[in-house]
Amino acid sequence: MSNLVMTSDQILASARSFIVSGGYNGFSYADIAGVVGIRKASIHHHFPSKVDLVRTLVARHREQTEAGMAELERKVPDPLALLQTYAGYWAKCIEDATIPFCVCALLASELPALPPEVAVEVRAYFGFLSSWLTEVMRRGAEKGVLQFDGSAEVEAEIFIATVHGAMLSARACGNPALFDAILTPTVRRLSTKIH
Amino acid sequence: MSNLVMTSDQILASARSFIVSGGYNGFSYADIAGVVGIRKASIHHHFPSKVDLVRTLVARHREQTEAGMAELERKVPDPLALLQTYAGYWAKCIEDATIPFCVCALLASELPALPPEVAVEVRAYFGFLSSWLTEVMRRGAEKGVLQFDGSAEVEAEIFIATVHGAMLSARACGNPALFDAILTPTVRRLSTKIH
DNA sequence: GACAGTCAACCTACTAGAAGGTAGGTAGGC
DNA sequence: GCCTACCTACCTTCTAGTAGGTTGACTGTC
Repeated sequence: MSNLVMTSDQILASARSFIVSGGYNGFSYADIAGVVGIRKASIHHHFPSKVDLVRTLVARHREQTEAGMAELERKVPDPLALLQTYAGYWAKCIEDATIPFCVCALLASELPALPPEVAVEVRAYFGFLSSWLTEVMRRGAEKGVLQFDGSAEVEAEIFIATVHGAMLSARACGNPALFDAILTPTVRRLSTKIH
Repeated sequence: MSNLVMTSDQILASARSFIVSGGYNGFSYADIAGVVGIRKASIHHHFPSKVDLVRTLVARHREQTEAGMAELERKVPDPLALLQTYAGYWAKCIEDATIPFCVCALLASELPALPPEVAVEVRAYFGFLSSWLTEVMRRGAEKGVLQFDGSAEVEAEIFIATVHGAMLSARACGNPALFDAILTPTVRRLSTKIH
């Protein structure tokens, strides 16, 4: 509790950074120890096992996302603006390379090989994202600011897929601007405003 | 040359299956040896290093994709039908669980942590996919069977992102049908036919 | 047709290093 | 006296990769 920045938070932060670049099996306790500046064994004091560490990381990421979305909805009530802000958040993270990928999207890609405790948390994140975006779509259609043919559920799933796919393409092409190039027309297409 | 199925092909096939489920660091030579039924050291005879193995795998995957697309274009000249066939191919692979994910999409997600020799091949795959789909979009708009607001390039990138994102969502939600639920309205939206 | 040489495809046995994890100790704060 | 946060030293298991040997099919040569 004495440190300016808690060690366990530093461990989680560097773990996220490693997972975002190479996945669950792409880093070791030794890697984290090197970054945080403590010994390998000390990480076990904070997180007894690697599974504990990553499960905590994903659970916290989901909680922060849920809190962030609730906060966002209070500040930005308009569903269209909400989608723009959400897409803009990721565009910024990718372009300034702070968080160039969603940790849950990366872990989801290797889901069949993930420890079950971690897999459960990753699925929970996707569950939340689906239900939140479905609600945004539903409300947008109701208010007349969003337009789409099918159901709000399907439209939400299309949007989630486009966001995660755009992250992947931006990474694969080594072109951070590609994310925005994909998301901007995607959001515009949902808008009822003349375009 | 004597075997009914060449051992090197079996090695590549099982490596692809392992990568598709857990990524580059999610399998070992011992895992492959167990599946193929030979000893670990014998894999080194066919592929001196893990990098050689995965580079060969990705390069071959790109070559097969290029050949498959060329073949497809001869059999299915209509750009809209082409998109439907492409989406349908993946829908089938995911639903019968033969290839539940694109090996290059998975490797792209861990691109920053990949050996450079493999990374180059993965980027080449995405480069081909972009140029092929851009050409399909361009021809579709020209013929009047596809409609979209922006450029063919951007529309192709949106389509690629949606396909890969849909794979991810289907995996994360443990629901293979989700892929088709996302792709069917996506292709329909591009169609000029009344819907 | 027998013989020797070559080579691909496997094998056993091994290595060094990295993996996650444990045992047990120390320093300092409450 | 106890607890948190760290440490050193160690363990077992797994990692990719190597050395060197065996087998059997194909070769050219006499």
